[in-house]
Amino acid sequence: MAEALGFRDVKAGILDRIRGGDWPPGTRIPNEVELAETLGCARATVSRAMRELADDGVLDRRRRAGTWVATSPVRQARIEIPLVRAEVEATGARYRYALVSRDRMAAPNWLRARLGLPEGCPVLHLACAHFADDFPFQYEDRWINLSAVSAAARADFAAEGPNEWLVANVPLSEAEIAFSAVAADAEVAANLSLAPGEPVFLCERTTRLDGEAITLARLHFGRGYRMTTVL
Amino acid sequence: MAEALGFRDVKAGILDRIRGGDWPPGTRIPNEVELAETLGCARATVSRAMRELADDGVLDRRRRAGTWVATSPVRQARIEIPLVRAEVEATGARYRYALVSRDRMAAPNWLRARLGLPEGCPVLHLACAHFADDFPFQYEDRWINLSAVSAAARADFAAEGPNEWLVANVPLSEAEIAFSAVAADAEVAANLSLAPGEPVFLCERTTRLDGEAITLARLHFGRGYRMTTVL
DNA sequence: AAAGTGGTTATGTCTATTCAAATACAGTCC
DNA sequence: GGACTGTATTTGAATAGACATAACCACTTT
Repeated sequence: MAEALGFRDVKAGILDRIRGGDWPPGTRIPNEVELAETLGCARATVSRAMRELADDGVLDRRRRAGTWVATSPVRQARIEIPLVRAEVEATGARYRYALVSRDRMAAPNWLRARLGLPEGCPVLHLACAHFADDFPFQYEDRWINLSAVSAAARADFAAEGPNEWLVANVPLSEAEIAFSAVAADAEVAANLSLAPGEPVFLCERTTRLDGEAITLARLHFGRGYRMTTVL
Repeated sequence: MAEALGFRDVKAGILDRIRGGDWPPGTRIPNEVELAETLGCARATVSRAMRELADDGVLDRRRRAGTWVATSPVRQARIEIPLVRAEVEATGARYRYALVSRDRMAAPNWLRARLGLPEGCPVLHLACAHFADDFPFQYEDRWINLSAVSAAARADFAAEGPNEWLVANVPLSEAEIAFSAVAADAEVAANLSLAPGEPVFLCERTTRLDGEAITLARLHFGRGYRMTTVL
């Protein structure tokens, strides 16, 4: 009969019944044991399928209570945040990187407040341009905390972007990401070939290691950029 | 010694060794059996820990080959996309909804092309305003394919936003989401109390059921909106 | 040398069993 | 009636064992 029913099949079966209208949002669906029996597989298989669907926000589960089809799909989208190089090359364009400026300084107050740095903390400020077939693709405003990553002071970032350098030289860490729309200031406009005031898609990423700020990246994307995902 | 080592502990242990620099990016890490032995737990526990870390983009796994610390870590972020009401109320503000306009028409060409609709396809066009404490929070430009969701023609959307109605009345479906920054046109500016041309954070969501387009939502967010996530 | 073959190995998955944790519900006590 | 408590139920998680699958590798064949 049912040969080797895998957790993917179980997931698909549950989704089919939801999509088909058998189990509208809010429905309480059969428990793990029942489903396992009707489908002819082990409870662990159903459990994994249900757990993953709950992770995706499709199901709501509560112990002792049961499992329901989620009513408010507080759905999570997974967005991929590739390295700029990979993102550009994925479109078939040629990637080019250029260092615009590189300055060592004491952290300005807004940066200290934002990253929680002590007064006079040495930082490296980089401005980088990323091109796709010589069209400006991204303008990167990068700040690196030198008291946390002193090795960065000895890197010149002429050939390699700071992101690639950091990924290769600093161990994995926590990050906070924010997306917003801002108006291009003079500097951003000049580097992205925009008129000042044009809307710019901005990705700000703060990276920490054990709570200590490593770097702040402000990635300004060129005109017409869309960040897309499916779910 | 190590009593009841759970998959969370294993995950934390692996992350610690990565963060601590023991296993820099690119390192091949011990296989499941070895790790299970050294940690004193079952292979399935290590397996789940490693699988979840691979899902998060922290590890790369290949059958027969082994498991490596990912060289480009911050690969994917999960962003939550709640209903507007929940998003507003989470900030402590009072949520208010208002229907700005509601028109039934044949789908315009740009919409037909975008959603793959036949000529003359009936659609419902809604413009909705969402407020947080009477400040404009989001302006929603919504198109609903009436040949797929005919019941929508009988809903007036005066008290309830189309998103909430759709979530409750149309079964789960696939969605495509795109984020971008655009300049406010006259209509958007008026509804968000902005000056025309100001940058607006735009979320466009296309929803399909078995390939048939259900709805297109263009969600324009008010000034200063930031979509944030941690990972 | 090129192409195919089979074995080895690491991950992927399923089963069966057991225990743990959370909690809705009923029943008890004041 | 209202607060507390115990128990049954359901999910959560760990274990051991088995088999499946993909891929690398050495070896054989052509």
